[in-house]
Amino acid sequence: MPVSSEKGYDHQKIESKWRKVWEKSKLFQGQYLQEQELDEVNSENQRPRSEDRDLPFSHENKCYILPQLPYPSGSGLHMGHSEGYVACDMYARYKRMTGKKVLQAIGWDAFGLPAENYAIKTNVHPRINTDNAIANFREQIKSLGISVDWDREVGSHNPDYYKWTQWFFLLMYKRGLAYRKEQSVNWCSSCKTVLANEQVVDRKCERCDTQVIQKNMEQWYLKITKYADRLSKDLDKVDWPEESIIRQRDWIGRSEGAEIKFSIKGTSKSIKIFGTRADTIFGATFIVLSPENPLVKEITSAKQQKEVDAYINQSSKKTELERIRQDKDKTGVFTGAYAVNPVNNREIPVWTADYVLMSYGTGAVMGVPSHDKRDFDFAGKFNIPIIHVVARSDLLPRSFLMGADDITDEDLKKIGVKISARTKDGDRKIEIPEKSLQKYEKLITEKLIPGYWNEYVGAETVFIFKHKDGSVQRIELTPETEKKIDTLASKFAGENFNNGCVWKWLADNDWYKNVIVHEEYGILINSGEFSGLGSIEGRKKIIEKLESEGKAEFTVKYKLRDWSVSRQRFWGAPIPMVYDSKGDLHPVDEKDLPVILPDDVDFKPTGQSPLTYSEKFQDGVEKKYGKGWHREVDTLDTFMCSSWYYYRYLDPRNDKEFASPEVLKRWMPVDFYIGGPEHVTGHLLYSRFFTKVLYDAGYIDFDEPFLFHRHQGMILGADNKKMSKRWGNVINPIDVVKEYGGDTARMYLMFMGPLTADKPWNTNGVVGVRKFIARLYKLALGNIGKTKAQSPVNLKVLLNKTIKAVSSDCENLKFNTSVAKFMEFVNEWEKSPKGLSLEDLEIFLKILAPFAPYITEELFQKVKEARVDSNADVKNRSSAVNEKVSNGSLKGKDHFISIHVQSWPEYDQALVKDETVDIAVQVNGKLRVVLRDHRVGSLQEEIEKEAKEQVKKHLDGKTPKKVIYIKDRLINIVV
RNA sequence: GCCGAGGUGGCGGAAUGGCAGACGCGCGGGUCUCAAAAACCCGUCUUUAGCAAUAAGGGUGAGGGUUCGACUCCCUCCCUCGGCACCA
Repeated sequence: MPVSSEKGYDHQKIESKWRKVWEKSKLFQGQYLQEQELDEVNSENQRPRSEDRDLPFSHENKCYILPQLPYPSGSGLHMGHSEGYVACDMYARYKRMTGKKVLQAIGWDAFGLPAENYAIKTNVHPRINTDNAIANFREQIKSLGISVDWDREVGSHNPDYYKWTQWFFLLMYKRGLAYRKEQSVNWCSSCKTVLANEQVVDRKCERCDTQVIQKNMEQWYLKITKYADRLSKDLDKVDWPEESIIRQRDWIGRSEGAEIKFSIKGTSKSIKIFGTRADTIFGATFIVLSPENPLVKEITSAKQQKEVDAYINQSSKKTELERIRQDKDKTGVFTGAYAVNPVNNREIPVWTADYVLMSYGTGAVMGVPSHDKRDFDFAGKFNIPIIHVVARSDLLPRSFLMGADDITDEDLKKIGVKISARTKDGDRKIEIPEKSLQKYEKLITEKLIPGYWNEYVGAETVFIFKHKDGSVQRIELTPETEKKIDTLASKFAGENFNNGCVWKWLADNDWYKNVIVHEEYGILINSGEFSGLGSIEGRKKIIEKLESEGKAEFTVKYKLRDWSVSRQRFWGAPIPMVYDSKGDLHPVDEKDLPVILPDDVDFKPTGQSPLTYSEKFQDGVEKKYGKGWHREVDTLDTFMCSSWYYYRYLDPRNDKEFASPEVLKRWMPVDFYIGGPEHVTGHLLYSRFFTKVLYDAGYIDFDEPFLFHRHQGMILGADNKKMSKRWGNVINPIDVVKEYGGDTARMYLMFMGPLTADKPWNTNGVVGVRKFIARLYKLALGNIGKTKAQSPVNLKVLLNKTIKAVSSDCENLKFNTSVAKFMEFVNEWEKSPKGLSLEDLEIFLKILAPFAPYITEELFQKVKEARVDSNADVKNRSSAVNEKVSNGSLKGKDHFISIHVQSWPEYDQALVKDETVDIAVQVNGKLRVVLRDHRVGSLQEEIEKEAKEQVKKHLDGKTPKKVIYIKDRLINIVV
C-alpha cells in the first residue's frame, strides 16, 4: 500500500528537505525582526525576491492574513481546522507572490477548561499537557507547509501574553466597563464553574455536555451591552458572510419599541410595559407581569394574595428546563388588579405569568392575543377576550352569512360581493368591496331572517341585529358597546352563543383565527381615531400621542446581556484585582502586571476557585497593600485571551505596550480572516467589543478588527457524520501527510468542494490528488531533460487560460476549481509528445506553488538549474543550497531563490482569447447541433445560414418566426 | 415556532440566464505481465430503437410562473443541515 515507495515521487524525502531549507533560510520570517531593527541583516539578503516585486510598505500594499487562533487540544489538530489554515496559507502565498506585504502568524489559545479537566483526570499539571499539545500542533502546522512567521508565535498561557490580557481587564475596569454583580448565572455542576451565555449550548455546558443550572452568584461582568448599538450597526462596515452578520445581529437582538404606562385602577401606581407593537394597543385585553417583578407584590389584591404568592414561589423554584417544557402550556395567576389602557380607558386585568421574563424590557407586557402567539395561547387558556385590531391590507371587509337563506348568490354578485368559501352546511364566507358596503347593509337589513344577526369585519366591526319583530339595530363594536352586543347576541343565539363574549365568538370563526398573529404590514381596525392607518404609521402616531401625554416613550432594547468573565477555575489568567480588609475592590497597578498564575496549586475543583488555596498567590499582598488585603481568586474566561491576540502578533515581544502604535497603524485592521461559524456569537463579537473599547480609549483609529471574514466548512467523516471519537471516523492530518504528503493533503482539502461547504472526507479521493502530483513530477522531470525551446501552441494557450482562471479563483477563494484546472492542464500536457518549454514549465510551477509548495519548490530548483538562459549565479546558488541541505551544513543566513518569493505570472491577453468557437444551434430552445471551430466574431447572417442548413429536418419546413443570436455562443431559431 | 444555508449521476462536486454533469473517486473494458500490483488507454446521467456508428426522447427535490432560452430569476410546497427559542 505505501504509495510513498512508488517509483519516482518520494514525498517524504522531498518535503522534509524543503521544510528544513525554508526554516533555516527563514523564508517567511524576519519581517518582525526587521521591523524591530533587532537584526542588522540586509533585507535584500535576508529575503531575496525576484525582479523588483519587493514594493515599499504601504497601507494599500499590506495584507494581514489571520488564521483563527487554535485551541491546542491533546488530540491534535484535526482535519476541520486544517482546511482553514490551508486556505489561509494558499491565499497568503498567492498574495505574497502578487507583491503584497503579507503577515501571517500563529499562536495558541492555551488556557481553558479541557486542559484543566484533563489535568485533573491525569494529575499532570495543565502547563505540561498544554505545552506538549502545542509542540504537536506546531509540527502539524509545519507539516502542512503553512507559511507563518514563527518569530511572532504567541501562547496565551505565557505571562508575557496574559500580562496584557490583564491589562485589557484593567482598561475595561478604568472605563467603567468591568463590574461585579450578583445575578442568576449559568452554572455547570460538572466543571464547577460559571459559564457565559455563549458557552451554553442547548442548555448544556459546551465543554462537557452537563445540564446547566441557574444559580445566584456574584461575578465579574464586562459591560458589552453598552456597545450593543454600535456592535449591531457597525456590522454594515464589514465584509462577512451575510448569514453570519444576520446571526450576530439576532444575537444582539436590537429592537425598537416603546415603554407605555398603564395606570392601575384605584391607585396612584402604574405599570410600565415594553412592547414593539404599540399599534396593537387597542387590542390589549390584559397585562402580564413577570413573577419576579416587584410590582406584583405591591398591586396584588388581598383576595388573590395567597394564590399569587404560591405562584411566585413555585415559579422561582422551576429550573430553566421546566419552564421550557411548559412552552406550550401557559401558566399564570390573576393579581386582582386592573390596569387602564391609556388609549381607550378600557379596564383590563393584570396577571402574573412566567412566560414574561424579568431580564428583558421592563418585566411587563401588554397582552394582545389577537396579534401575538403567546398572548393568544394565554388568553385562550384563561378565557380572556381577543380583539382583532390589525387586518391584512389586501383583505376586504369580510362576513359570514347565516340566516340569510333569502339572499341568493345572484343578489350578492349584483352588488359586487364575492363568495370566498362555503361551509359544509352551505353557509357562505364573503368579501365585500368598500364601495359595496352600503348596498350590502341594505341587503342584510331587507333579507336577513328575523331573529338572526350578521356582523362584518372591516375598518370597524359592525353588528346588525334583526329582531323578531323585523326591527333592525346597527351597532359598531367598541369597548363601550361590547357589553350591549354580548347581551343581544346571547339573546339571539341562546345556547349557541356559549362563549358569552362577542370577542371570543369572533375569534372562533376560523377566518378570523387565520389572521390572528403578527401582521406587520397591516391596516389598523377597531382602533378609534387610528383605524385605517398602516401598522407602522399607526404605531408611530399612537406612541407620539401617548408621549405628548407623558404616558409613553420610544425605547430600544437588546437581547444581548453583559459578558460574565470570571471563572472559578485554575487554568486561566488571574483577575488583576485586590480586596482591602473591608472587602472593597482595588485594581492592581499596571506596573505590577502580570499577576502571575502560581504553579503550586491543587487544581481539583471544589466550587471554590483553586487559587483560594494557594499561599504563593497571596504571598506578599499584605506586605505590599496592608493587613487583610488579598487578591481576587477567580480567573478570566479564556475568550478574553482570544479577543485580542491578533494585536499581539504585530508586536509579540513588546513589554511596554500590548502593541506599539506604529505597528498597529501599519498592519491593522485584519484583511483576511478565516474561522469557523461557531464563533459568530462568541469570539467574533467579543473581539469587536475589545476593538471598540480600544478605539474609544484612543489606542487605535479604526473600530472594526476584521474587515473580511469567511468561514471554512466542516469536514465530516467518511460516513457524513461529524468527526468524533464516538463514531470512530476521525482523520488526523498528520497521518494523511505521512502517507500521501503535505502537498496532497493541502490540495485534496481544497479539491473536496467549496471552502465554505461542509464536506465528507473520502480517503479514496485523496488518491486522485496524489496521482496528479506524482504524474506532474514524472512529467516535469522528463520535460526538463528534453529542454524544449517552445511549447506547442495548444499548451501555451491552455497555460495562459489556466493562469487566468487560477488567479481569479485565488482572489475569490474558489480553490476547488483551481485544482481541477491544474489537472486539466497536466492531462493535456501529458498527451503532448513535445512537452513544455522550461520557461512555461516554470510558469506552471509558479501558479501551482501556493497549492503544492513542496513539489513546486523541488521542480523549480531543477528547472532553474537546467534553464539554459539562467544566469550562472542563480544556478550556482541553487546547487550550493541543495548541496548544503544534503550534507546538513545549511545555516540561517544562507539563502536561495525560492519559488515562493517569485512574482505571480501574468497571462497573455492575446493567448486567452479564442480564435475559434463552438456555436450551439437551438431550435425552440432545444439544442440540435453544434457548429464546431467557427471563426470568432462571425456575423449573424453567416451563422444563421449555416445553422438553418444543419437543422433543416428540425425546422419541419416552417419559416422561423424569430432568430436569437448570441455572438460566438449560440443561435436559437424559433419556429 | 422563528431566522439562515442547502437539495444536480453510484459518490465529492462543476456550470449564476445560453452546449448540464468540468475535475476527481468508484465502476466496466483493455494494454503491459507467467501472474498480481502499479502505470497507461478507452468507456461510464438515463430511456427507447439499432450488431454498430448513431438517432429520438427524458432529466438538476415537487408543482407553477417569467423568458426565444431556466440548475441559475419569481411564487407555492416538500426534505436535509445549522442557529435561536416564551426577548413581547
